[in-house]
Parts: sequence; structure tokens; C-alpha cells
Amino acid sequence: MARTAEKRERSRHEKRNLILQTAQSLFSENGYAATTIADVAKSAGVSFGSVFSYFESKEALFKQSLLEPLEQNKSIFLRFTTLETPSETVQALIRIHMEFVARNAAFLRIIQQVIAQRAQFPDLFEELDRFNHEFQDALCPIILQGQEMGEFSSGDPNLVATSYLSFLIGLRLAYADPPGHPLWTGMMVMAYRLFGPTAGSGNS
Amino acid sequence: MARTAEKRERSRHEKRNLILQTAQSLFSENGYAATTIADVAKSAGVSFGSVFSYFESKEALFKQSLLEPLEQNKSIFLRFTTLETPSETVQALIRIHMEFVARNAAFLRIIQQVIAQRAQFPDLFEELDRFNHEFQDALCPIILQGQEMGEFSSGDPNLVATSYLSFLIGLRLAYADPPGHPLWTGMMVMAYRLFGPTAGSGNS
Amino acid sequence: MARTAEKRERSRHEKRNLILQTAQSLFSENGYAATTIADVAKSAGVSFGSVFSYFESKEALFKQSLLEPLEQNKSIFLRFTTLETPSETVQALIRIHMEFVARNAAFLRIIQQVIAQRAQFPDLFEELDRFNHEFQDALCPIILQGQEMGEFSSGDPNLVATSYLSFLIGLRLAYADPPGHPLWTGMMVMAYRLFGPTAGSGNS
Amino acid sequence: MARTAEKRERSRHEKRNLILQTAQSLFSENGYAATTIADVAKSAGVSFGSVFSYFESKEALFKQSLLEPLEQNKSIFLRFTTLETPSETVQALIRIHMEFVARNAAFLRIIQQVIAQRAQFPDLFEELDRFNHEFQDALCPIILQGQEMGEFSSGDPNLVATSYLSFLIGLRLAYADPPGHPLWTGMMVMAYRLFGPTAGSGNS
DNA sequence: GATGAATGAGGATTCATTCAT
DNA sequence: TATGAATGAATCCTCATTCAT
Repeated sequence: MARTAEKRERSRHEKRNLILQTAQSLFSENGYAATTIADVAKSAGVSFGSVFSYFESKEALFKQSLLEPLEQNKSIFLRFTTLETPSETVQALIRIHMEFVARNAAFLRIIQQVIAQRAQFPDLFEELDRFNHEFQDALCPIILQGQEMGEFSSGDPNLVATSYLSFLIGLRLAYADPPGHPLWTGMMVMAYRLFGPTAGSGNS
Repeated sequence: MARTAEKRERSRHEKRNLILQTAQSLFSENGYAATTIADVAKSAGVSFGSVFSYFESKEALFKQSLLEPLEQNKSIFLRFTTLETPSETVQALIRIHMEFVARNAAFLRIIQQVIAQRAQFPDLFEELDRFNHEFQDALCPIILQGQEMGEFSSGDPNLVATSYLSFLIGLRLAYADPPGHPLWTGMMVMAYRLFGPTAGSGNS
Repeated sequence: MARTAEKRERSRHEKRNLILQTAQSLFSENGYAATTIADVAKSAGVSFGSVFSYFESKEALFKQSLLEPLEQNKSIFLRFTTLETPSETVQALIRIHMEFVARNAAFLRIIQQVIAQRAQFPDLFEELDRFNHEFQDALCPIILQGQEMGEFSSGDPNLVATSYLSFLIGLRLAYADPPGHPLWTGMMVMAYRLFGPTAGSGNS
Repeated sequence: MARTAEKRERSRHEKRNLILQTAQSLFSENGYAATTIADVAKSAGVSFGSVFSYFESKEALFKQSLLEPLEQNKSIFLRFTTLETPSETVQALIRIHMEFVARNAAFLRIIQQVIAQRAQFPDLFEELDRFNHEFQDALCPIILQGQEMGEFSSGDPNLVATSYLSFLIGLRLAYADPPGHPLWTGMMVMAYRLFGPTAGSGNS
């Protein structure tokens, strides 16, 4: 009995996730307005009414399409392990972030939409703003440390962090298809440059 | 007689531009779908039907909102004067571009939308892609020259150019209110870093 | 001076007729609703506003498109010369009517429209109804005379007249292009049959 | 369960037919353009949106208003039983057709509209043209046989068939109120005359 | 909970008519 | 009188949301 309930619960959860992922994909491709609930239902292979069983409204679905992945992946950006030197830490971070960006184009495009149409999604935009600040708070100490150690050029570390995030989000996710593409390696170098690496601190 | 016709013609053109600028502003704030023609008409202070006598459709209005400023300002990005050294040229460019970005937030946000929802605006996206390539073609020689002169670190110049453009477009146009804000100066430094300036070539 | 005024008057009239004929042609092809005033103006090669200088409204233009040719050609149907025998008279009539139908397809099609959508054009329909009655009144004596002389089978002459008119109006004006087409000759024979010609009174 | 689904299905079908019949009636009275979807919805007692859940567009609704009755009643015109003699067969046919015309004025008026405005409904017109040809093919053998037996005057049987159909379609459906009206009997006689009945073959 | 039909508010677009020049 | 820009009412159609089954 408990087993059955559990299974049912799992299946419920899976269906919810299926809908959410489908929605994320469609929203990211076509935008909020051009994506209909009927599209989502059809693409996900569930009934039209089901979407409303799992999500209160279209807006709620869109919000979750952004907020859930954001929550799940926050730690990638906010909690990182420090290596021997700041430059090593930052380079490792960049690698992880680029990998993430390469693999989560849909998520990134939704972020781009929210930023580009902030007036339409004020609370989502605020959430992203909050994330930006948290990211700054997390990254600044490393940058400062690197600057003190002479690995990075001096400059407002908050500015560096924001620029870096803008750069990631602004990436034209076109070539992005294969995460192993050499372009991504090149982009990592570019990203690293934003930190102002001094000669001999890893910038090729 | 000719004078009257001329005057009428001028007024016609002014009205058209009024509508276009209003549309640009609203599209940039709320996005394509959330902006109604009635909104545009009301904001511009013209009648509902007038919008349609100047623009064939909502889509045409949106396209012109992007294409006309793009055409008018292309030269800022594609035709620039070279100074003594590549690093000076690039720094001058960055100043001009940042100024432009600071003053044309609406235009930039429309570009962001098109990029974020390329499936919805395929031809506009293509146009932007073309621009990207032209920009690369224009900028690469300077970058190469700088690399040869030792002012810039080595690296694929196309990648540098694309990164730089992405960085500009990706800028979060939030703080951007006054074009004279110190943030813009900081952003110029960040932008310059993408070119991989070597020590002594102007990166503070 | 008087000469000039006259000429101007003539030109005025000609322009009016040009608009009217163009309208008739377009109304007949596309129907009342699918024909726009702008279409008419463009086809006639006059300015948009001109149409309203000559006709109070779209509806007035449509009405005139029907009523003026109706008035002009009424006599063809209502005042005819009687020949030696009723059968000869009727056959001459039929020839004239068919010729008219072949040459005035546009006019006929407008009539068809009014009849098919009588609720939309009640007064025009009434006008056609009146014409139908006048036609009956004009034709019945001939038919009666023919019946009395044994040339035509007996039967309500009003019914014959109405049937004949319905037949003319109902003709599918498709093949009708060249008025000299053999089909028209065939149709004359068919039309004559409605009068119930007895053997030896001209029905081949 | 199956019973419920079946019932629902039936009700769905009934609602669809209700809308279709209402539309047919309004289209026939006022014409395509002057009939609004809102009119149809109101007359049928369904919501505005419902019309669109049963029919893709206004145009589709109009097409079905013609095509469905056409399909359903084709057999009346194309498959008939032959009696002793061609004249008897034709007279029986005429009785059936007149009865049909008297009872289906709305359908006939839609046909008249399509014919009168063929440029607007080219595919429907083509469909009617096809029907015309099928009707000719079906009727000609009878006519020929009658001509050979001396019951009908000679003449191109295709012409006779087309004339007869034009006559039916061209009938002014005004008097038509009660199908039992004596006018219809008179019209049958007129219709029969088109076949060129010789003396003694049933033409009164 | 699952389904999908029903609803109607909202928005793009058309076009007759008006009116200033 | 000629012109054609301005206006906004009217209409088709979409689609989020509700709700009965």
C-alpha cells in the first residue's frame, strides 16, 4: 500500500517534471507569449487539462521554468571549492560555468528573455538581481585575494563579477550545440580575461 | 504649392518617426507580444488606425523598430578611424560604443529580445548575424595588428570580436540610467580586457 | 465660356461613369463586401476621395451599379416590337435577350447577388421584383395570344414569363465569353421551349 | 463508461450540426460577408468561442454549409430509378427535385451566392462545376433514350441537362414558402418543357 | 486526479467615411 | 472639386481559464 502510494507519488512527480521541462524548452525557443498551454500539453504528451492540474496558471509555469533550475543550480555559481590559488579557482569555475551554459541553453535563453523584458516579469527579474548580488558576494573575495596576490589586475571586484555574469548570459547560444566544441574553450579564455589576469597567471 | 506639399511630407515623416520611436520604447520595455498597437497609438498620441497607415502590421512595426536604428548606427560599429596604435583605436572605439549603449538602451533591449527568441524572428536574427560578421571583419584587422605589435595577447581575433559584441549586448541595462555614470567607465575597462591587453598597453 | 462649362460637365459625367462601370465590374466579380472603395478607385485610376465626390456611400454606388443599367435596359425587356405571329415575336425577343445577357455578364451577376442575398438589399430586391411584374405584364399578352393561336401550349402565362426570366438570370455565365458562341444559340432553343411551342411553331 | 463517452460524442455531433444549420440559414439569408460568427453563435445559442472549436474558421464553416448538404443530397440528383419510359422517369425526377428545392431554399441560395461570386469561392465553384458534369453524365442517357423513342425533341442532351440545372438553381425562391403550393406544380411543368416533350408525352 | 469542451476577454486588422488642405 | 490622411467601429480569431463529467 505504502509502496503503491509512493510509486504514485513518484509518477506524479515525474509527470510534473515532464511538463515543466517541456514548457522550459518551448518557452526558451518561442518566448512566453508565443508558447501556448496547448503546445506544452501536446509536446509533453499529456492532456490539456493536466497542465492546469500541476500548475496554477501559465505564468506560474513560466516562473517555475526559471526558478526551479535556478534554485537547483545556484550552488554551481555560489558554492565552489577554492583551489591553491585564486587564478586556479577562477579557471576551474569558468570551466564549470561554461559547461553548464553549454548544456543548459534553454534555461539561459529564458533568463535572457526575462532580462530583456523585465517590465513583464518584475519579480523574476528581481530574483535574478538577487542572484547577481549573491554571486558578487561569493566571487568578490576570490577576486580580491587574486588582486592582492598580484594575479589579477586591480579594479572593482563587483564590477568584474557582474561583467562576468553578463558575459555568460549574453553569450549567443547559437554554436552552443555540442558542449565539447572548441568554441567553448575559446570562450573560457575570453571569460578569464575579464578578471584581468596579469602576465604569468594563466592567460594564454 | 510645392512648399505646402513639402511641409506635408515633412509632417508625415515626423509622425511616422514618432510612432516608430514610441513603438521602439514600448517593445523594449514590455516585449513584442505584451505591447499592443493600441498602446503604441495611445502613447504616441495618434489614433489607432494611424499606426496601420504608417506600418503594414505589428510585425512590420517591430522589424522597423530594430532595422532602422541598426542601419542608422551601423557605421558607429563598422567604420571607425584608426589612431596611432591599435590599443588607442580600440579604446576609442569602446568609449564610443559604450556611449552608444548607454544612450540607446531601448534599441539594445530589442536586440536582446530577438536573440533570446530567435525562432520567432528568424529574419531579424539573420540580419543581426550578418551584422555580427561584418563587425568581425571590420575589427579583426585592428586586433591582429595589436597582437603583432604585442599590445594584445594572441588568440583568435574573431572570437575576441564576437565576445566583445556579446559583452556589449549582454550588458544588463539596469544601472545604465545616466550615460555619465561612473559604472560606464568601469565597463569600458572590462570591455577592454576582452582584447587581452598586455602590461603597459593601457589596462589599469 | 459656355463651351468650357459644357466640356467640364461632360468630363464630370464621364468620370462618374468610369467609376460606376469599374464598380459594377468589381462588384460583379467579387461581391459587394469583398469590393472596397479603394479597389474601385485604383481600378478606375481615380483618387480615393473622388469616389465619394460622385457617390454618397458605398451602398449608393452599389445601388447605382444595378439601378442605372436596369433603367437603361428596361426597354429591351419591356418594349418590344411585335412581328407577324407571337412565336416569331418571342423568338426575336429571345435572341435580343440572349445577346444582352451574353454582353452584360457583370450586370447579370449583380442581379444574381441581390437575389441570392435579398435580406441585405431589400429595396434593390423589391426593385427587381417590380421589374419582374412589369415584365410579366408586358409578355403575358403575347403568350396568351400565342396560346390562343395554338402556337404555344396552354398554361399560366405569368408562370411562363417568370420561368423565362429565372432561366435567363440563372444561366451560368461561365461559357458566356464570346457572344457569338454556339452555346448561346443552343440556349435560345432551350429558352424557347419554356413557352411550350407546339409542333410546327419553330422548335427544332 | 463507454455509454457515457458515446453519449458525449452524440451530443458533440448534435451541437456541431446545430451550428452548421444555423450558419447555413444565416449565410443563405444575408450572404457570407454580412453574416458574423457572433450572429451564428447567438442564433445557435452557443458561445462565440464554441463556433471555433467546431469549425476552424468562418470560411471553413461556409464551405461545410455548402459541401455537407451537397454530399448528402447528391444521390437525389445522380442516382435515380428508371421507370417504364424516359418521360415518366424525367417527370418523376422533376417532382423529386422540385420537392427538394422547395424544402431546401437555404441550401439553394448558398449555391446561388457561390455561383454569383465565383471569384471569392473558387474551390466551391469548382466543386459545383464537378457536380454539374456528374449530373450531365447521369441524365444524358435518359434524355438520349427519350429522344430516340420520340418522346423528346432532339437537341444536345448536355445542353438540356445544364439548362435544367440552371433553371432549378435560378428559381426565385421567394414564393416558395409552402412546399405544397400550387406554384411548384406549375414550375414542374415549366421544367419538363426544357426536355422538349413532343405532343402526347405528358406536357399539358 | 484526468480530460477536453465551453467561454469570452483581448488584440490585430480592415475599411467606410470624414475632413483638412 | 480633388486628394488622401485620420479615425475608430466592427469583426475574425486566439487562448488562458473554468468546469462538468
